[in-house]
Amino acid sequence: MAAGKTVPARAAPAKSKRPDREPATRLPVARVSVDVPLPHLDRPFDYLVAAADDEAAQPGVRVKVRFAGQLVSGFLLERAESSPHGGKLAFLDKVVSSERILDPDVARLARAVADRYAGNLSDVLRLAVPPRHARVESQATADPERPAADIPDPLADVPIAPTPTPNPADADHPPQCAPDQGDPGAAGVGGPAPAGAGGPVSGGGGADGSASGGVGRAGLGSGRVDDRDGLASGGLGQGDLGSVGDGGGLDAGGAEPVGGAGLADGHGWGAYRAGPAYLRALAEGRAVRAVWSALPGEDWAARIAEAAAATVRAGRGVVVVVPDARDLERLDRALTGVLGAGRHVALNAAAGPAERYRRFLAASRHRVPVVVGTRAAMFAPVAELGLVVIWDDGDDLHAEPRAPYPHARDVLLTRAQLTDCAALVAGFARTGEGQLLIEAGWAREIVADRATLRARMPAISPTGDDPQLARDPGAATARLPSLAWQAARQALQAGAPVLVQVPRRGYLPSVACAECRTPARCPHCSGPLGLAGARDVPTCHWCGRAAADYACPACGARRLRASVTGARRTAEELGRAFPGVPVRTSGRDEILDTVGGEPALVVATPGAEPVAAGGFGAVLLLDSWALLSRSDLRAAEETMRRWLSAAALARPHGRGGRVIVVADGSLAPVQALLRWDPGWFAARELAERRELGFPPAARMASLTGRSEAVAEMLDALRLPDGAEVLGPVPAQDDQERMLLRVSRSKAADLAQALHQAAASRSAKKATLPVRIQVDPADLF
DNA sequence: TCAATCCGTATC
DNA sequence: ATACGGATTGAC
Repeated sequence: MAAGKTVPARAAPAKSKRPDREPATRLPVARVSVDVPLPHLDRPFDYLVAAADDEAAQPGVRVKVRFAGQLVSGFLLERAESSPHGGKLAFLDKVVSSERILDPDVARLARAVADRYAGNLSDVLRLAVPPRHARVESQATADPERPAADIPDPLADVPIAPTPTPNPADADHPPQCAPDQGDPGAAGVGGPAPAGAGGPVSGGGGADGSASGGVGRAGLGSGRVDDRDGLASGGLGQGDLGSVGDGGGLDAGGAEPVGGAGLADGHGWGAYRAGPAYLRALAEGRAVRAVWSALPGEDWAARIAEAAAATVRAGRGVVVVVPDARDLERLDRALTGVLGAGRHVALNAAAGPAERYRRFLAASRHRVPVVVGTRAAMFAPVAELGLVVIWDDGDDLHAEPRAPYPHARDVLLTRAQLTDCAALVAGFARTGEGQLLIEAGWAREIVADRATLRARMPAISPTGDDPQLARDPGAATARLPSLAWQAARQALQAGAPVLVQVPRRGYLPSVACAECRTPARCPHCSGPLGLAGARDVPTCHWCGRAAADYACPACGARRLRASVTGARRTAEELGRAFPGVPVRTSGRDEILDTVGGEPALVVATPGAEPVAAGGFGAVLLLDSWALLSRSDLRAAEETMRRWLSAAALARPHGRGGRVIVVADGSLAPVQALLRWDPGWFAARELAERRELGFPPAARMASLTGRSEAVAEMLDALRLPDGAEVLGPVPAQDDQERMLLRVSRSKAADLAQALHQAAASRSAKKATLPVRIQVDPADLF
């Protein structure tokens, strides 16, 4: 009966829009990720492929489909013989372009990232694949790939450094302990929860093959490098590295020695224990993972370029992510130097949409083996990925501000995990996360020994216990601690530039006398006073001392008002202190990349410090207040990172380089700076966070929204055992913020529960938004 | 008994 | 969002 009705109903009226399309004979089903932001629709949907679309409808192409009556765009994830879907399948509306812009590995990565961050695949894909630019796409940039073999081996002539460090219990650490316990892990493709049967692109087994256009290697079909078990899974084993050594690397024979300083005498990677061995392992295409603490003065971009070149020589691809455009330019130059032109592309926001898409296409079409960029590049497709690198992983620019707020370090490590490739987490400082990778055995550290370090370090001293003021008769306005003043003067007299790191404007305003506007100065060190926190006790931004009974030295008034002392003001004052010396500033508005080697005062905010030709003669660190603003969990780590990054620009003390940090020498971060021991500091920091249950020792997530919405969300949330609920506390715009905390072993469970709760809310058409952030960038 | 309408739910 | 199915309602 019913059938009798439906059949004529379908056949009769002129409702059919398009004349009957025939499904493709082979693999007629297309599994599609549709671009809808609703969590309860975060799974692939199946469509029929019309015979006419058969050829174009390959995995990775953009498609348009009718979804709930609307025409929406999506990505074709895979082709299948049949669909588990009970009902009728609609046809793909059209294949937008035959460009396979979504790499199967990237699709897999995106799913894993979505799962980790309790987000939607479609949100991650929006971050991973830039908007299409049809004109660029049609311009066939037929730029043939050059062979990989013409890249010189920077290590060709280097004897392998002995690696005496004992090999701590090298028990096979399950890989998934590193980026995240319980994350996609060993099972490989599938991934938890809503990924659908067998993972979104699992069918593309053959897809691996597509990557090998010219850089393919035999016997690595599935991208695994398991031939040396201990290493692939256990990370960089010291003992193993030693043995890798001179045993005639694969193609090392054919490589030419690189010009200039040999590595054996403590230059380049040769300056680090395990450095040459790491590079050699990369050149052999092995999945070695390391956390690298760069030496002061290190030309980090050159080192990364060398690591990239070694990987490329093994016929494999590289992705490098740096915090900002300036770092990117530096790396870009270094890569051009090592690889030659046309072997890499730089992806950054600065380039317009067309240029950005052009470069992305170059990577996507495997025209280049190396992709570098700011965080958007973390998803860049490359053929046969062999190495991922992140520089300065503590920089908050690595945190993506769009949902689901993934962090570049975690994305890259997940990537290394999924494709079983090498990883390098690098910086002058070491984050708690980096330390955790080491302690968990997922990565090994690459550090220099103390002797090398001592030779490269500037002399570093604190002034916190030196309250004596500079009293230079010629510069009455100069108000620097005497040690800082002396160091600056000596450096200038010796003909060198001086770097002064000052607080970024707009963080904590300093204060001035409410009556006469005289800036309020610390009675001890003359640093700027600030009104941090709720208390009204003004506190010094430099030395941290509280000035409880402050009275204005000019007019005697006791009331203070907020004012802003930024880099410019400091620059003016310093200019007066050192007459005749040029003063330059580098900050948010105008950033200097480099300065010359002649005497000058360079006032810079953190992150904007230029590199000086020959290094700075002195570096003055005046922003120790950041330490004391207890607002953020990472305050100490961040301070350490800023100090090391600035201090790294000083000359070695053998050439007169000095660093003065205006802070109390007994504070742990100051101690770590004085000894240049980021590893010690990170271990201490991590231990403390373990004790307090802070990330990365535990996994946290935040829920932000109107209080009804947060309550509703919490109601729908089936938290894993042992989860803690903290808050809610008031947040901006009459919103509330609630924190959730679980052990690392429950991290994946928490993310899944959050996604599920969001799904049930969105299925019920809940309108009030709740922002879900796993590992929120800012805590407290 | 049928059509109009409402509501909930799936969206291929 | 929009479309559809099933339930509900109301008029014949």
